[in-house]
Amino acid sequence: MKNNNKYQYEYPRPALASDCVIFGFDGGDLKVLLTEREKEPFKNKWALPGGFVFIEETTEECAKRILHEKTGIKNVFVEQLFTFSEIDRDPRERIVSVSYYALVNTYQYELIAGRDTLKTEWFALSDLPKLGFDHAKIIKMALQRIKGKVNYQPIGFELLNEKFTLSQLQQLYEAILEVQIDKRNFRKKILGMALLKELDEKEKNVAHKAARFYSFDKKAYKELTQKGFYFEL
Amino acid sequence: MKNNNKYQYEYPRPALASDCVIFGFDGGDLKVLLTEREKEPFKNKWALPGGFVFIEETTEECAKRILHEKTGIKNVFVEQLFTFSEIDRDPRERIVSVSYYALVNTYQYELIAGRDTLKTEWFALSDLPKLGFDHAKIIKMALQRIKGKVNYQPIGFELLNEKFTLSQLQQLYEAILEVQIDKRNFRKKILGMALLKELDEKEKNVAHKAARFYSFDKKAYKELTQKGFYFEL
DNA sequence: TTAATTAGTGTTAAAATTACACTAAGAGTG
DNA sequence: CACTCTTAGTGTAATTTTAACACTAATTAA
Repeated sequence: MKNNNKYQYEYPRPALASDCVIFGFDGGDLKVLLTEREKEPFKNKWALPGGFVFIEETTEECAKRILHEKTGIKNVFVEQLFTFSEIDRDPRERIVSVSYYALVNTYQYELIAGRDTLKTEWFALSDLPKLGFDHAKIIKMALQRIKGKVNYQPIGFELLNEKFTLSQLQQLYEAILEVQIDKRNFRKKILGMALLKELDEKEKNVAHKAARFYSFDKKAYKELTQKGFYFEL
Repeated sequence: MKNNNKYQYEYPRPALASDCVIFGFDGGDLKVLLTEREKEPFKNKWALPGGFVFIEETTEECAKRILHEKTGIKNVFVEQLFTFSEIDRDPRERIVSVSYYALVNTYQYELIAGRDTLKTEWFALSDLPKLGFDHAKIIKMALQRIKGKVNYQPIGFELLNEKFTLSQLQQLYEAILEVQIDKRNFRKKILGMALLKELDEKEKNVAHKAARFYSFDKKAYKELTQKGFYFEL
């Protein structure tokens, strides 16, 4: 490595990487996106999509790039989760990982097995394979994070289709929070926030009363937020 | 840098550093600990205590070490805040900083101006000097974080003396949250959680009714937490 | 002795949360 | 076509939580 900068510090540097915890929802379980590794270490083992940070990209840009390269998913809004820096977290050498998470709709993306990747698949959180590195720990923390966040931010809408029924939204909240929610109270609360647009459309071909579709009203949310409104479930 | 590991990746690496946002409380304002830099860049300017991560320490260990080396403060529990990785955040070269924050009692520590440091001082948040790097942004985020956290974790007790009065605790919450709180409702709520030990001791030499001292009951908190209790202000 | 200052204490009204059960609509079946 | 199955959709009352509010007690200083 070049060292011609008079300020540059002299110590050996940890390598820097980013890992992505991508949550998806398919109506039932909450899922997480994993890739089967093509190379050592942990060759043929499942792991989070992740890779090294280039010198001219931010860690967030890196996370998005890697996600795209390895799984085909792009244009997702990721948020920083945590930076993991335990000395031995990677068997090769010292690697510090800045992790990110995102919530997406499983149906909206076509998965590919990209660079250094044998397979890319959704796994239910209740049925994860054994993971390489400290990735089980990272997923655990990401899950904790969204469980907390869901209460005071309207996340979760990203995991559904543009149009969704209130029951689907409730199922999502139940999946994330791992609790049962009362249908009437839930609807009262959500509709009371005036963040949903009621659409004229209804479900079709369902063997029961068709549910009305709603969509998330981003504009209303923005306006309310500017007026000091706080989302709270 | 040595490169004899067959797995080691080939790209140039960002340097890795840690910065510390240390909040203190002296009964009035909420304060933050700053150091005046002895060296370029930002020589003679104020900045957060920070420095480079050694290859054999975690970023958290680094933060604690740097804090001790530069300010004399040690034995504080820091929590990770965020990792800043904008390309140009340091004028020297690409440096990624993992930032940490902590809450301490200003009276409990004697400040020194340690390595590469001309002065170490507490600054009221309402009266910060111009800061080097992106440190103003880091402080802003740290403040946001503790404002959120204070509502669901009994942090803040760290900023007071072991023994404190309920009025002092209230003032602290008012300083962090920047709101006025009703005295009776505050006392009702805090005492209702049974996390405070009522001591026999009272204030002395105050020109008004002497207030009772309380201390935080860590044991009770631990036990309650294990029973599923959630602190909530 | 008086003035100044902060500690300490309860009640009531309003708002938010919780618990709870029936009718409506659509598709499938015999 | 009537019956069954399934999920959508709806309101009320009891309970709990929150918010608003004012006086007496204790101590020092003047």
